[in-house]
Amino acid sequence: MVPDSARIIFHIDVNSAFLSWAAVKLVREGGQDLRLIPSVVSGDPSDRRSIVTAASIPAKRLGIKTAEPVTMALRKYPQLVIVPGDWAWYRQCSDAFIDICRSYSPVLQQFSIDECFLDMSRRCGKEDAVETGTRLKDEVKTKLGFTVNVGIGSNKLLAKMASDFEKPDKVHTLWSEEVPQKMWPLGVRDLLWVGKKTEERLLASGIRTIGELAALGTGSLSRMVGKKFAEQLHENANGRDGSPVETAVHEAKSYSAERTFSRDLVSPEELDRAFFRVACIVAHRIRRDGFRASTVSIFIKDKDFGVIQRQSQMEQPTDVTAVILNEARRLFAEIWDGVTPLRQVGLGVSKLTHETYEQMSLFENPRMEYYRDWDRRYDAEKARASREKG
DNA sequence: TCTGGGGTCCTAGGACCC
DNA sequence: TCTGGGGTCCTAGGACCC
Repeated sequence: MVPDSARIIFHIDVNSAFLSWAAVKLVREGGQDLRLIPSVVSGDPSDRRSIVTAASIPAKRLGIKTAEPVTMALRKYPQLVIVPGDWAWYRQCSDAFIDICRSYSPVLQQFSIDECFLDMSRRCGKEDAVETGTRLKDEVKTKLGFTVNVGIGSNKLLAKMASDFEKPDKVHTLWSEEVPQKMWPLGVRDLLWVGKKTEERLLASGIRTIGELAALGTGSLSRMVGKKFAEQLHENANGRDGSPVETAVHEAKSYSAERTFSRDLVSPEELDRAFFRVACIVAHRIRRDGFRASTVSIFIKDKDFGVIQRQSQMEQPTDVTAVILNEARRLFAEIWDGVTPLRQVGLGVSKLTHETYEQMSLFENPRMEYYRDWDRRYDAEKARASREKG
């Protein structure tokens, strides 16, 4: 393994991605710049269950946070400008952004729609890393009209931590030797992989900063969070991360879809319709990507966010909507008491294969050909709709 | 105020086999 | 009556990420 001292990793992160991308489009059309005013991207604000997907910096200054209910954001600032999401446009912005990043190094790992890692070890030196990062950031801004943060570090963890420092439109370094000064004073929650629950456990033991976490032996940490996670946290808190920038695009391991209702549902017909819809979506997506799935799982969520899930293995992998739906219905009957109102249901598939081989079954459902034909028509309709849109 | 949607990985217990 | 150890697979649930 290449030692951290010899690696130069960039992490590039689009500032308030969805909000910035929506702003770029609006500005091009002659509208106002959403980034300069309190604004958010969110679902329908009249639906009490809609949440904020992305918030502008002026909105964040008013205390509006990503993932909070939009009704709550409106209470904080009634003049808040709200725009809906536009996935096709986000996809275009993301692709253009990734293309520019890739021109700086082919060793690129896309981490999400708005983030990537670059291994720059053979592309620049430590002395000109900031200059190179600044060039990249400015090129994105000039050509695409939105800003990014570039984090530069000795490994992926440090690069990612660095890109999260002051925003927007900034380049920061976090080299191994800067860890005590720049990372250890931060609160534990700022460390990657430390979420709400882990933070609570650490605080309960008096561990407040990443530095205190780094100094903790793995023995006592294991008792709090489990052995494997403890080892990782210990390494990360000390600024170590040996993971490489993975260029291979790995295939999905599962697909899922879920629906939250605008009011809790008890009607079996309405719930069945919801399962039908999510089954159509999931099955269509695996067919589109050439998969068949062996495992079907469903979950239901009640008003208190209590979740019950069930999964089951099918005898043969399938991509037929009706087969997946049938399995989901069977599982649903096992876990729902028929009276508890549900706020959300979901359906997922996993154990995916590209196998086309199909075992001939003597008991093959005679309606199977009809089901497949139904799916073909569904897919054709989807394809037509997406062509019209794009 | 009242909490979306889509993923990944880990853990712990039970079943089952040798 | 009390009772092994290891391995694998499966399931439900939990935690994290964007």
